[in-house]
Amino acid sequence: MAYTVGQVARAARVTVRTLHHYDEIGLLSPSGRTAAGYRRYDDADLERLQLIRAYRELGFPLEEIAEILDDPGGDPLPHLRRQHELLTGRIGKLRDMVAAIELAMEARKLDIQLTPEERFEVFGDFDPDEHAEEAERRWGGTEAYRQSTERAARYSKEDWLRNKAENEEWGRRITELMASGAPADSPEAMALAEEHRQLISRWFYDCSYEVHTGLADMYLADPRFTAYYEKIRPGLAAYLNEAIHANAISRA
Amino acid sequence: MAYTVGQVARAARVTVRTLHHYDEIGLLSPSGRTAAGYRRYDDADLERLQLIRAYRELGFPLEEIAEILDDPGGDPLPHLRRQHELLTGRIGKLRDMVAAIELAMEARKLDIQLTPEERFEVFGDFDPDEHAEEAERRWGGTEAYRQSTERAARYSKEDWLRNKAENEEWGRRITELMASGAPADSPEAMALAEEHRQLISRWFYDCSYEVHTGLADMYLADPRFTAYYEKIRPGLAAYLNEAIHANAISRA
DNA sequence: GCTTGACCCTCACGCAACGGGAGGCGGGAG
DNA sequence: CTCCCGCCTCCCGTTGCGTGAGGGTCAAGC
Repeated sequence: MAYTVGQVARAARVTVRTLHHYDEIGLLSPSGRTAAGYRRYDDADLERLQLIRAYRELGFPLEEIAEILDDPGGDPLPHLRRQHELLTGRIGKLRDMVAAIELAMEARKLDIQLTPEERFEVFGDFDPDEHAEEAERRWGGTEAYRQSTERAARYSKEDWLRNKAENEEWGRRITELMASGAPADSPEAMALAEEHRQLISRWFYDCSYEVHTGLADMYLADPRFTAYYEKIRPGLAAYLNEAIHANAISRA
Repeated sequence: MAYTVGQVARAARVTVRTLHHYDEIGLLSPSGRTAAGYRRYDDADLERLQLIRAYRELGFPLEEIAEILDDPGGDPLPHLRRQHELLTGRIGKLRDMVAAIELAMEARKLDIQLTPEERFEVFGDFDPDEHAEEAERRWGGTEAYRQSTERAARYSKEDWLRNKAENEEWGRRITELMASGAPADSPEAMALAEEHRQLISRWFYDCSYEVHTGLADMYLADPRFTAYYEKIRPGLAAYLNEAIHANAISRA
């Protein structure tokens, strides 16, 4: 069977202009033309259009759809995966926004001033994009990084807020301990180091003692991380570093 | 507090260009400029930007956002509430899309594994470790995959054969029905579509109506899958697709 | 005081994925 | 033979920015 543009358009619930467009870019060219130049679509064309609309509804750009469809017997899996990542990424962003909105509502009720960071993030005070890029460069392709992003994508705003709360609670306790003058290799400090390790394991990735000490060294080596801990309390980065090492040695 | 474009851009995770654009169209003009012409944003600007980004993420066109924000001139709380609702709704939609993609990936896996009869028979003798490794490499990381393998790991060869038998029984019945001339939106066809959904849910992963229609579309979209059904009976893929849609609509 | 390098500025063109109109043939029903 | 609807090909418009080009500004370090 052969169909005109208008018939195809009505059947597939798209406009004629859309079909013209698909023809122009070579995504879907009618199998033939009449003597007068009218486009003639056949059943195979209709089938292809079905595919196109299905992929489009999943959010694929036309160019990528063309790649998928024109690679006969080719594997659409990489494309599907890529799209999957894009979508989960977007979901993550939306969740951050929901959290930010909730925070804004809360602040409104309590008449609290929000810092710009609070306004746009639930997290601490580093730029998450910068952080993601940094993380990618440092740990990209590592198992821990994969785990971390995978889990992060699944967390709800409540999860994030709970995470933040746990983090802050831990921060308060180690600050107190340090202020009390307890040495970094005291049992109490080591216990808090251990808690820190488990916090990471629970929220982000399996954190072995070895990985943990590596992380501890980075807290001293990387000014950005150092600043994070130093801002909580001067000397905390070094204190935590020592406590983590002591803890790791004692468990070995 | 006053901020430069760059600072605002980093905080809100947008590009400087975007802020320039918002300024150009009058959606968000900085509250002031320095002597040198640098844009200066204050806290009120940031608040407005937060609302803008949230509405944008929801798919509102910028012009409409301007109308919404400039109209009441009052309390942002209703905005926040509204956005919260819309955002969570949008997250749901995106999750459906992700589910559909996971299904598409799953469909390929099932197609590859289950279509050839011998492979099905051999499945029980397969080295499970080797198989798991291979599958992990190809499909790792999706929820549907996780569920599917989790259940599959517990299935015995008898289970697989029973699955196969159920599948074939269902296939016989829908072939008969289709041969009888019953329309795809008849109660009988819808009942078989529903059975199909429950078959999937029982054997592989939770299959909601949304996910089911997504799967149905992939039956038409993916040639390999289409071939599977077309081999049972020509036209069955389209028939089943329609029946699944009809069934999903009637249950909504 | 001078040089860097990281910002900032304003044009201004480019992009996807079509929408919509102008101006002009084709074709089948009456 | 006429009508009007449907088809054709340009071709410009839209949205929400990306991405330079080309050039000023500002704080830091020498």
